[in-house]
Amino acid sequence: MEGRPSISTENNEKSQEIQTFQNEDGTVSSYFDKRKVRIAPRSTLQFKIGPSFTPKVEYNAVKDVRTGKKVEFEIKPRIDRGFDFIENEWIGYKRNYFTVVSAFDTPNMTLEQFLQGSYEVRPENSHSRLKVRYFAVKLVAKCIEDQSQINLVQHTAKRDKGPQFAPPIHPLVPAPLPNHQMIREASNVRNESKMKKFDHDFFLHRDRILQDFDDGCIIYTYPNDTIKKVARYERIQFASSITVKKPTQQSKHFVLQLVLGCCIDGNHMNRDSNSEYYNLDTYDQDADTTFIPILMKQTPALIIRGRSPSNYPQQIKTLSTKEETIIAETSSSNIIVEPKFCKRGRKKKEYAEEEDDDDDDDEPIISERCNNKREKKSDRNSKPIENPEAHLTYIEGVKRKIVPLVLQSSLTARDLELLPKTSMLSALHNSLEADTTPSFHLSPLNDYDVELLSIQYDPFNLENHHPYDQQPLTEGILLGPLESRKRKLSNKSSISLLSETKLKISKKNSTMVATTTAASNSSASSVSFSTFHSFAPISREYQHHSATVTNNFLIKHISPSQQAQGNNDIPRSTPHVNNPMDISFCLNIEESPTSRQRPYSSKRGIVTAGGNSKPSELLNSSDLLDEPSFFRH
DNA sequence: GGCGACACAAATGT
DNA sequence: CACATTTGTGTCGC
Repeated sequence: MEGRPSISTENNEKSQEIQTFQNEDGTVSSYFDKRKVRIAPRSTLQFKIGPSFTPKVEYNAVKDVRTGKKVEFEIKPRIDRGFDFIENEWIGYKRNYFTVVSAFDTPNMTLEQFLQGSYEVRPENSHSRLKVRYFAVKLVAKCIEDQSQINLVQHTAKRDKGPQFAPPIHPLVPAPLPNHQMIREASNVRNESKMKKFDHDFFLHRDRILQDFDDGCIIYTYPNDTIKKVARYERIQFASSITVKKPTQQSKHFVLQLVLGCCIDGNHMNRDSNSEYYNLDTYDQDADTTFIPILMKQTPALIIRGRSPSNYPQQIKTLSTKEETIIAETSSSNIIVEPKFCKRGRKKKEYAEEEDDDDDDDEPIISERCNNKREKKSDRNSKPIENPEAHLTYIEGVKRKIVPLVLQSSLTARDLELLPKTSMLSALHNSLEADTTPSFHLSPLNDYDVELLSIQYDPFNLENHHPYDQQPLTEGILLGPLESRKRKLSNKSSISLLSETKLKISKKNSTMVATTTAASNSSASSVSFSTFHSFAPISREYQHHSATVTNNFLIKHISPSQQAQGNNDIPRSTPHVNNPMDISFCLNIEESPTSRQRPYSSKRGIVTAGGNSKPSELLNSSDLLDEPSFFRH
């Protein structure tokens, strides 16, 4: 307790591996180390808000033709899956999906005014002002060490059975960013009525707008009638070919960049490698359209863990007999010994249950073995169990979790998960004191002016030092003070459950207010602090419960330098604009902007492309496929 | 040691 | 409640 931002209440070993924080919308973000604990693939614990993005870096200005004034833009990106905050680092897994979502806004203009307007941009390398056809965002990744661009791949829900493609450029109109919860709920919807429920939050249907707009205003020059309000980059992975470690075995550092741009007719690529947005513009040959960057936000350094078994809970094969293989799994202090009946000698997975607070649950529970070969309970008990503590599978934990969730004075993340979603939202809230809000800040800066170097998490005002790699300054990285990273964040605070089961937090119109002091959009290593403040409004009928949650993040920002990367060997993606409702493909063209649409390769529907990339790196996208998979069913 | 491919399985969606 | 889907990850074999 004592006012910690963590809301876990459990004391058992598993729970200590999970740090849970509440999000502003009532959901929680539970960070855990996949080297230590395995959580079921579809667990809601796999959804979590990732690192905040840096303040925007501005590139080209856009002028409102009517007023002649520069238009202000803001982008609101958020990571909703795939990155855990572990011992002062943001950790992702090469094999796992991550999600980045973003909307953009024009703070000084209403949507109507925006749609009614027309806009011009004058790219750095151009002498004339060019008419903006539409605004759009794109997602790119870079390796900090060498500034190289990193290919990203997007899958459909079908994963290997479906196509792979580059995260497309998404044409967008200004809109609020749906909260984390809505992104969760919309992630795998196929049901039509459910789709409709989300439609308004994610799409603007130009053809359904009664209002009439002047000829030539921007709404008419968007490429499709169905225009996205939110870019949802779901099921994204780093290209499988990336190396996540340097030759020295130290981890590389990556950043994700969300770029707002405008698309104009013709090829206006800026090939000046000194351009501050070199490699951020994109020419789409098919549409003969160029994406001109307006502004960008990026994540702090990210660590990506590869496929090495060392990045997963250790397995130790201890015995193999003719009929069965005994495998001991050590996960933290738990040791599970189980026989193996699976074909091919495969080991059954064990999923951690976050907690077990029933006193009578001391009996260890081993999950069923392979599908049709469950052990009898008696057999199970006769197995040599090393750990007297209960070790529940996810499913069994749930089954046994018959806890009155309402009126409970405190609950855990697991409790929250067990609640119906709507209740879960309302379940939160709590008694976190002001000083319990998570606060993030960066380590003392150094002279590395290119990227946001590190983040330190100091929720308890403890001095956590940054465990950054201390090494090769060859890339010019100055690392923060290294120090003990042993300290673990406490997970002892609790959250109280509101007695009102019907309390609901509105899913819509979550507002975010970012206050930046000493913003730094300039070039070299400038630093700023900003407070990120968010509110999740409660739906009207329940506002009196004042369940609005507030999170404050103190962030020390370093503006990314816009110096060039000068790596010619990095493929530049040039997807063409997507049509949200048809099946045109966005192709990722490597240095040769020649080829366009590619058919699926013969194998398993994977799109292949020519050029200098390996098949797995060639990214194509279908807009249709970019939509929730339900559009395809 | 890494990667593509395939497999298993657990929670979610219908 | 049953079946289908989605996605973390175990594993084989190159």
